[in-house]
Amino acid sequence: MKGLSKRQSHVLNFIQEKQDAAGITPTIREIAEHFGFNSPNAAWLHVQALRDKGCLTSLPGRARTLQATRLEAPKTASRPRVVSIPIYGAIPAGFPTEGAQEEEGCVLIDVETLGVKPTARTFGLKVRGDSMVGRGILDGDLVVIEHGIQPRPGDVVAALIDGEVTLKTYLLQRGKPFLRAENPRYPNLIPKEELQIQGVMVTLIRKRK
Amino acid sequence: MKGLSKRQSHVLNFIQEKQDAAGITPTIREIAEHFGFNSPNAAWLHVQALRDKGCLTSLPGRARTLQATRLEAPKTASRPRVVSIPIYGAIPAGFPTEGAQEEEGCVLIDVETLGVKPTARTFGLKVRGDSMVGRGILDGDLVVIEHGIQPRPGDVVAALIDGEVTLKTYLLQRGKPFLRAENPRYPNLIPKEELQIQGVMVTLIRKRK
DNA sequence: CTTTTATATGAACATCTGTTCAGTATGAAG
DNA sequence: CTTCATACTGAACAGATGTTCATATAAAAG
Repeated sequence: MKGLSKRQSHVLNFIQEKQDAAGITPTIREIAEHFGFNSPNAAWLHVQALRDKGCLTSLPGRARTLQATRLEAPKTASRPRVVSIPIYGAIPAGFPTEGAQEEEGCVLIDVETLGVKPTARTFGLKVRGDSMVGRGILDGDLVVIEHGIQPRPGDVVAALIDGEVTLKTYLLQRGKPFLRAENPRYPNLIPKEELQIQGVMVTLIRKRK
Repeated sequence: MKGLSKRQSHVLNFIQEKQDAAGITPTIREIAEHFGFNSPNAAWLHVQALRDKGCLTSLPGRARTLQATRLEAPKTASRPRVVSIPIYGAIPAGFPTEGAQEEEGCVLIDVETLGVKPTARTFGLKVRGDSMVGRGILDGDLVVIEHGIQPRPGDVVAALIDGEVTLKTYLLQRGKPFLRAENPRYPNLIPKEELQIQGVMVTLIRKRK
């Protein structure tokens, strides 16, 4: 897919657009018309170049059989490559509140993106508030919290402080655990003996609004 | 979709199968050949009947433009809840460079988190650079780019500018498309005629480092 | 300078393809 | 029996479509 000239990539893009939009591949002349060519041959040469470079396939002599070459192919999973994670209600990334957790459905996540072997206590949480914008965690994001692993300094953790859940950055200062909100408008929290790490954020998932 | 004779429903089924499998609709003669007709007219009559009954659409006189009219029957049972998205090499979120795209594996994503029906051109990209930190997109994040949808102002898009790929915020100013990098250290790009939206970010996935 | 490459024009050909016309056969409905 | 709808054959036309040939221009490479 390398060495495409500007025109060639534009032509390839146009073909793929049409294919995706209407499910109908354009003809050589439709390509020529779209780019303002006065000869179908101009479009044909580009198509031929794309075929030579392996970007396009077509049945010779047949109408509308251009197809952008698809890079395959998911390696068939021997193990279950996807796990179902339950989603609990929103937790505030700002000030901690009572964590009355109700299940709100579940999401399927690739274990590869999860990074860890999921346990029964892996769960997803909807983020509310903007206390973690400094770590690129926005309001509405879904974070996956894994319980069984040890937090490393710099990890984002869901911590239970005085019986309340909050999402912060985990740090160590002189060997003492230390939670920091990544937003100057929120106060830092330095828990003492009551600190209880509920889990470490292993994955973040954001949907288009 | 009532009053279809057995032959007609078979023909409609064949067309839909071909359309789904290869993305290429059969011609009248290919339909005739498949059913063993010795005349293309036999197939044409069935196609015409299906058109009259509203089951098919086509551009008159154009080759391979048959399209089965989609009636929304979301058979939740048979629909796959997870799709495999190919991951291409890193694209810079900072300055645009040549997009030499090599596949780097694939990831399974829940169609629910994807939010849109994935097409063949849905792909994942590893983000490099920090030009989008203002939108909570960090270096190393995986963004899923969907091609077939129209970008809304405020969307993050992968745009092809002068043949080069870059990740920016899509805006409109006086009706003109406008790309903005969410980092003051990077310049704004105001493309003119060369603007080519390659896709819209529909999902973001971040793994624990 | 010459050669090569990318790009485009213009004409032409062979075939593919949708479409139409005319005719045959079967079975159900009236 | 007649009528009508469904199903198919066979031939043919007109336009759509992939493809090729010859030619031209501009830019890059050597």
